[in-house]
Amino acid sequence: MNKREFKDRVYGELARITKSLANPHRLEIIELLGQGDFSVDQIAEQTNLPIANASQHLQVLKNAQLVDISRQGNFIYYRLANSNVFKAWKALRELGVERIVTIEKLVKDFRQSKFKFESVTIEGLIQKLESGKVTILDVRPTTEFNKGHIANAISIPIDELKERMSELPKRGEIIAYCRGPFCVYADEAVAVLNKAGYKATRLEEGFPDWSLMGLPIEMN
Amino acid sequence: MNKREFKDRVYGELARITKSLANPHRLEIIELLGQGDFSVDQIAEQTNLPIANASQHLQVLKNAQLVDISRQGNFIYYRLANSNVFKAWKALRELGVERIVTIEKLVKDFRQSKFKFESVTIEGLIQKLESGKVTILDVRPTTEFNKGHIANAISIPIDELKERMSELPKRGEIIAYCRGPFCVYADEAVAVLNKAGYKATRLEEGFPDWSLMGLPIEMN
DNA sequence: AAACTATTCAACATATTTATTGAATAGTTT
DNA sequence: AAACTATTCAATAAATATGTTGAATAGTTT
Repeated sequence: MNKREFKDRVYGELARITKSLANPHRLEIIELLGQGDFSVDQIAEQTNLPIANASQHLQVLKNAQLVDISRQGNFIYYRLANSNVFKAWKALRELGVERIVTIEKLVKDFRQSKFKFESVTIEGLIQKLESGKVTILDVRPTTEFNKGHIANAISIPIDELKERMSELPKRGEIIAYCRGPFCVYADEAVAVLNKAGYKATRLEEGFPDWSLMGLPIEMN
Repeated sequence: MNKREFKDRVYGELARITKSLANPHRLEIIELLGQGDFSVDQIAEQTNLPIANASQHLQVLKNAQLVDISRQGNFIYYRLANSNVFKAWKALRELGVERIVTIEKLVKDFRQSKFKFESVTIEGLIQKLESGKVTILDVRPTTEFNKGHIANAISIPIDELKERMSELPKRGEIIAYCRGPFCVYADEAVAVLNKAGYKATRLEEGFPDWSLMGLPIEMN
């Protein structure tokens, strides 16, 4: 094998793995799987895809060895093969948000049109935690909270927030978070809370980002 | 715009940028541009592509806003738009090397069949630098060395190494580096040096990786 | 202004990717 | 063993990506 042949094969393999990521639905699936494992059913529902279609995209990811599966009862659960997969997605996401003005604008416009408020980054949250009264609120579905969440976070799924709001302390600031920067649950939560007189802000990133940084997490 | 529409557009844009990376030639171009700026001519030559073909791939990268251009005389020089581009490539590269057994095997086999020696990572090099007599050798073409190199490195392009070997100290260890983990110049250098009685090892990563870590660099 | 040069464009053929549909499969539960 | 269920497969049509060729362009140098 000569030099050129070697390079062609290496870059060919790397392009193959990159191609397996290069599809909107598959990126959304990767982001979802950052929360933990999901059945094909659940993935199809969360991403608004026909089941056969979701299954095909999952095959692509499986062939690229980016996801693993395990069976439980009738269901097959998919999960990210390891943290490098999420790291690559995160790098692409950050590249996109920083490079493509359209994306930043989309996110900003969408949030401001419906809600109208600021957000705080993980770094900002850490500072707030050191110096003030902060309640961390996880508004993802309970199953995802149970698979892993920010240490000391309170779980109130977005669907139940209106009824259960009283469980939250009235004084101090509430930081709501969900799956990631493109997840809207936290935005909705902040809107509801602010309207009810709480001081609430959304966390820019999601649980997987927090976890990847080696910050304290809990499971149960 | 509803939630689904918002997501479709965001993930659509992110997939667009990912697709622009998802091609073997374009990945190779990104890696090359990690060394600095190059003309279409030079890029085509380095990647063994017909010029028109290289130009087309560069258009794709430019449309995705991953590269910028500037004109100097008759030539148009392309460069990475910013460090996030290299970061994304690095994340994909590491995902590939770790996930796809084929790649690791390819690299290992190729090196061992032609050469037969160990390599050291950036972390390892830092340790060696603290505790011993180490000469860092940059075997890339002089133009690339001048655009930026590891602090205190000596420049001897691979083509000139055999004649200029005497410029290197006989005692202590020599660490040779080049463009990146898939660049073969450093392998060739180590082979030549070891044969001539030097104690030489290759650096696993390349100059851009070193630079990205914020480690000391020089230009001139 | 003419000649030159590096780069880009346009047009085509081929290969790959994607969504959709309905049928097949593999495993589980009854 | 039969019925059931979640998932996968297969086949098709449409859309997109890629390499190749030769011509066009935009800028520079003479």
